[in-house]
This record gives sequence, structure tokens and C-alpha cells, in this order.
Amino acid sequence: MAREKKIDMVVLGLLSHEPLTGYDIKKEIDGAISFFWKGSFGNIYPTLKELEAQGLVARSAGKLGKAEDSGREKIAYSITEAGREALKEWLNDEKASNELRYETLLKLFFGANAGRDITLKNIEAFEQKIAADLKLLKFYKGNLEKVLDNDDHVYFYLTVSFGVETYEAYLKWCGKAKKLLKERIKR
Amino acid sequence: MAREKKIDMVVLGLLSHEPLTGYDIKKEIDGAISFFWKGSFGNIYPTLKELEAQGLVARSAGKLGKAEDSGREKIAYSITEAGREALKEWLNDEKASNELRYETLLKLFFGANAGRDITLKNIEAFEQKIAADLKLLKFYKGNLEKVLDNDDHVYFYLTVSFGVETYEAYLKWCGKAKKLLKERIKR
DNA sequence: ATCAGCATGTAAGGCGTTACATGATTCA
DNA sequence: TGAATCATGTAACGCCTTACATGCTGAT
Repeated sequence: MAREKKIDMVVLGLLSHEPLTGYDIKKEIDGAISFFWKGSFGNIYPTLKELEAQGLVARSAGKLGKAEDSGREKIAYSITEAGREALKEWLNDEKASNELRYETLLKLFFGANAGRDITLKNIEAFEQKIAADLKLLKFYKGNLEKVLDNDDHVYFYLTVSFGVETYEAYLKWCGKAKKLLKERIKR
Repeated sequence: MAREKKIDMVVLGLLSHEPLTGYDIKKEIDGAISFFWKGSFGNIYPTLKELEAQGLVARSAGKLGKAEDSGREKIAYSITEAGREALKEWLNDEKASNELRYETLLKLFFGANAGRDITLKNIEAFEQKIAADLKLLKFYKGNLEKVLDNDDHVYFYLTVSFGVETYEAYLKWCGKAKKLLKERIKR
């Protein structure tokens, strides 16, 4: 059961724009991507080594490293032609694993065991987190709107729009859910 | 870093309603819960053993097993008082890990590498899957609407409503995304 | 001078999936 | 009689997270 490791594709995808270090990759993942995919150092660095061994990425030549005599070097990787092909192959396959794991919904589903007020508190915690993240997503979206003439940005814009629209739906639901709970359940 | 294993709480939550076998639990998880949480046999059976060792569940006495002389017995578990307390403790803690991992969004984000038509195909595959799941969620919702006099069902109803409303937002987004791609990108 | 951020990596462990192994029961 | 479903479990493996280990660089 090969090729289930999607972090490979995240790395290749990011390198498809420009050469990056492992540290850079982590930062990118922590940006707009983070709401639909995650990555950690303990994940990224080994992945880069594997991709290099497979010939899908290569250490960038030239000026990016520090002087040889000093301590640790900065290692920038760039994507190879084989890497671009692997990325395209993955993009061409329309099957995708889309998974949502919301502990908040689990707590809601079993909420009767704790009662209405605890459940309201849980919904409110969710609501606050979503509202904060939505703000950030809207900020990204506003920035991208200005640069839609670049094709790449259209794709980024659509991804961020997905976030904005679903988060707005979440917030609407929060309002309704709190209302229904208060109406229907005594305490 | 204890107590990160949420499958424990899924099992306790399900047993809070009635005694169930491991097989039953799997079936329940594959129902309305499946859109926000998953579980497998290789996950559930060991969990039941652990919960039993911790005194949070117990094998139900009585008539559920098959005759002693025949082959394998059917083992129904029920929640203990300690189990109910553990469940409540978890519900009382408002922090929750809510994770979304959508490979479709990843493919969209890096879509420029494959082009407009491939990306449209990927969005359409997503759209179809969501439309099918939405149908099912609406069916669950319709059934629950009739029995909202029972408090438990109010909680289930809210969970399913969350699914319906977010999936509807997804579908709306799909329409807009396809339109924008066709307008903005040549091929 | 000290602290935040840059930068790379390893080790251990956690959690979960898939595949396998086994066998009973029920229904067409 | 054969297939589907009921039913329980184990083993191997995969992927990721957390914590640890190390040291440089730049700003206050």
C-alpha cells in the first residue's frame, strides 16, 4: 500500500514554487495551509532526506549555505524534474482522503451525559477558536484578492475561500445550536 | 501526556446508552458518527480490554452470551460508575482537538502544477462524494427531527445539523470555485 | 548579555490502519 | 451449499507528534 504519505506532496508542492530549507517549509505549513494540513520538524526533515534519496528533490547549489568553515549549514532544497512529475501524478489522481476529526462534535454527541450548560460551554470554546481563525483567513483572502492576476494566487485564493466559507457556516451553526439547546433542554 | 486517546471516550459514550459488543460499537461508529470520527476493529477491541482493566467498563452479566459449550461467545460490555465519571470529566474539559485533513484542498492549493482541467476534475470528485454523504446526513436529520422530545436526540440532532450545514456550504463553494477557475484560468 | 528566532536533526512513543486468522449463524 | 454478515481478536506496519539535543544570529 504505497504512497499514502501526503507530507511528501506538501513538501514537493511547496518546493515547486521556490527552493526552501526545512525550516522554511515548516513556516509555510504553519501559514494558510495549517487549517487543512499539518507538519512538524520531526516529520519534515526525514521526508526531505527520503525525497533526496529518491531523486525528487536536490540540495540547491550555490550561495545559500553558510561559509564552509563555520558551524552548521543552512540546507535549501529544490525540486527536480522527477519531483515535478511525481507531484503531477499525484494531482492527476482524483481520489483523495478527506478527514475531519472534531472532538467538539464528539463532546456534543455525548453531551447528554454532562448536561446543557457544559455543552454550551464547549460550543462557545469552539466558537471563539473559529472566530479567531476566521479573522486570519479573511486577512489572507483580502491579500490574495489583490493579486488574482497571477494564476498561482487563484488556487491559493480558492483554498482560503473554502476556509472562510466553512468557518462562517460553523459560526452560524453555533448560534443556532446554542439557541436550540437553551430552548429544548432545561439544564 | 496522558489521555489523548479519544477512542476511549467514543466507546464510553456509546456504552452510556446501552450495553454493546465490540462489533456493535463498530457499527455505531460507522453510522452518523463516521463523518466526524472513525474507528476500526483493531482499535476497538484492544480499547475495550484496556477500559475493562481500568474498571471503566465491565462484561455484561447474563443472557447475551451463547451457550457455554459452543464456540466463541458474544461479549457485551456495559459502562461502570467509574466509566461514567471518566466520561463526564472529559466532557467538562472544554479543550478539544479539532482537525481537518483534506487532501482535496492540498491538491487545490498546488493545482497550478497540473492545470485547470485536472483541478476541476478533483473538485468535481469532491463535490460528488459530499453530495452523496449529505443525502445520508439529511436522512438522519429527518429521522431525528421527529423525536426531539427526547433530550439525547437533541444532542444527536445538533451534531447531524452541523454536518448538513457544513456540507451545504461545501457544495456552494464547489459551484463558485468551478466558476472562478473557468473564468480566470485558460486551461 | 540575554532572549527570541533561525536552523537541523534524532529517539521514543502514541495512535491508528490494514491484513490476517478463525469460526458461527442466517438466509437465499 | 455458498455467500453475507455476525463476531473476536492479533500482528505488522505507517505516520505523526513530542521531547530532546545542539548551536548560531540578530535585536534590545
